[in-house]
Amino acid sequence: MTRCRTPLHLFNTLSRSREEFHPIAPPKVRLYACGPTVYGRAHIGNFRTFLFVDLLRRVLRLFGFEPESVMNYTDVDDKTIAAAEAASLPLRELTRRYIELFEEDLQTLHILLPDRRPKATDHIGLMIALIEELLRKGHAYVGEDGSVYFRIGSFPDYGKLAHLDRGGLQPGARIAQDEYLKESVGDFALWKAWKAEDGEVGWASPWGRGRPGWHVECSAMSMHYLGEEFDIHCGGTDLIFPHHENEIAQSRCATGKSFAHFWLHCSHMLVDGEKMSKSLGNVYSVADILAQGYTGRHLRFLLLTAAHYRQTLNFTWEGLAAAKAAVGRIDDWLVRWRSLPPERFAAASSEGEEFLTRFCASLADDLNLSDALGHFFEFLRATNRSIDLGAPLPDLPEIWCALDSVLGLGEPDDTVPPHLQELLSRRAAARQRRDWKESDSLRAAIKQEGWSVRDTAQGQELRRR
RNA sequence: GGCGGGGUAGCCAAGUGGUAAGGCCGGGCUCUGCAAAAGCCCUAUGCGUGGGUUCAAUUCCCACCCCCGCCUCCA
Repeated sequence: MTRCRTPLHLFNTLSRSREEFHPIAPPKVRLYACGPTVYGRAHIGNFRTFLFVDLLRRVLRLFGFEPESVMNYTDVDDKTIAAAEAASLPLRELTRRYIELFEEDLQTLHILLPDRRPKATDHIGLMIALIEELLRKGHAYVGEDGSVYFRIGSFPDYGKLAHLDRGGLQPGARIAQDEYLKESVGDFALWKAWKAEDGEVGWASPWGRGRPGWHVECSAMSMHYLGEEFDIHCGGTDLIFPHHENEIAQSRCATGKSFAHFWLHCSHMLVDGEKMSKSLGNVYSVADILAQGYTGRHLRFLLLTAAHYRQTLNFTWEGLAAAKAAVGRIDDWLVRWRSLPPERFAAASSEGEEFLTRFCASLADDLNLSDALGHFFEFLRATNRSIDLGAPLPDLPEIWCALDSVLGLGEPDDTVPPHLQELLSRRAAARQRRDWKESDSLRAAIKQEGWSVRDTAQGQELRRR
């Protein structure tokens, strides 16, 4: 659905500025997002980033583009190996389980499944080929232990994305002891030689048994599925350095091409003003949110709208309650106009067109959803007013379709359980007799179940609360 | 130390050189048997602090104070 014709502007980390977005081969947009490392349940901070990628894809569609998206699963690294060992499971089995949980959570949050979701372990051959190319061109070298390292000194642009000076890369506390094998501290592993801790995990390579380094998987898979040059590469801000910096170095050195044209990064989240950490006990999963009586739609709305994607978002339960209330208001509006006869929706309405124009203009400004939502709520109030007055309405079904193609809220979950249906009919009977006392006590009973009942000209209406 | 992000009403948040969108919460009114929903009205002479530029600054400049992130494998 192409509803937006304005030029789309996106903030490119490469230039640190907003740029007008033009894909390489319109209307196709080839997009790569760094996916999760599947060693445990993903937390809501992870999902903020995936929600951002989802928003981007949805906006691209609304602007007439045809995004083709790829998101990888990192299913082999120190953490996955350690987790498999701890669970006494084969690596493959452990990662399969967490991928399953992750995809369930995506569904809960109405995140569109990326078109392709390649696993690192299914593409070892591609990675080996890429490493061989880098070796051939002198951008990599084999260490004494059979590990292969990328030589950052061979790539003059190293550090451009992160705005880091190569000379400023000093050995830090986190440098492992085996790092003396490298020519320079900034050099990073393309291939890691097998160690005892790796157990069963390992693949044969020209340099002996081992496994790929982290960065190389994204280079290999993104270029394999999207080409040596593609449109957008995104992920969380933390990935700018070193992950994306290293991806750029590997990919450009291997191919001589420019790799991704746009780099988009989503800022991190805090919980109650503090960084999420296991010790603070503030690392929440989607399941934790659902357990508190919220739905995926509430969390989606909060994570998407509480702050612009390049702004730190502070998660609080109070904020989630506010998001729930806002979603409830949208739902009420939705249910309200949907009950109206079709002739109430005027075919031509400048009101509707004006709203969509504003909505698009906001999104075109680097996905300014807060601003876009401001327009939406003004529109919502205006249409509610029209309904009150019995005035003609814009083509709400069509406008909502465009709107929700971005918001992704979908339908409220208001299927009435049978036992409530029973209370409802008893209440209807009581109301017939004008037995207000009975009517009110039944309303209280229904409220106990987490629903609210309202009396309209058409009879009773139930809403989940 | 280097690089970067931020401080706007009770909470969240957009934004602009010309006098502060929107959401949540709260209050009043209309409607209702009562509610709910909806609508209307109210809720920052003010945008971290102090200077400066300007006819005019929250928006530009300077200084200062706070908060946060990254700087080798964390979305």
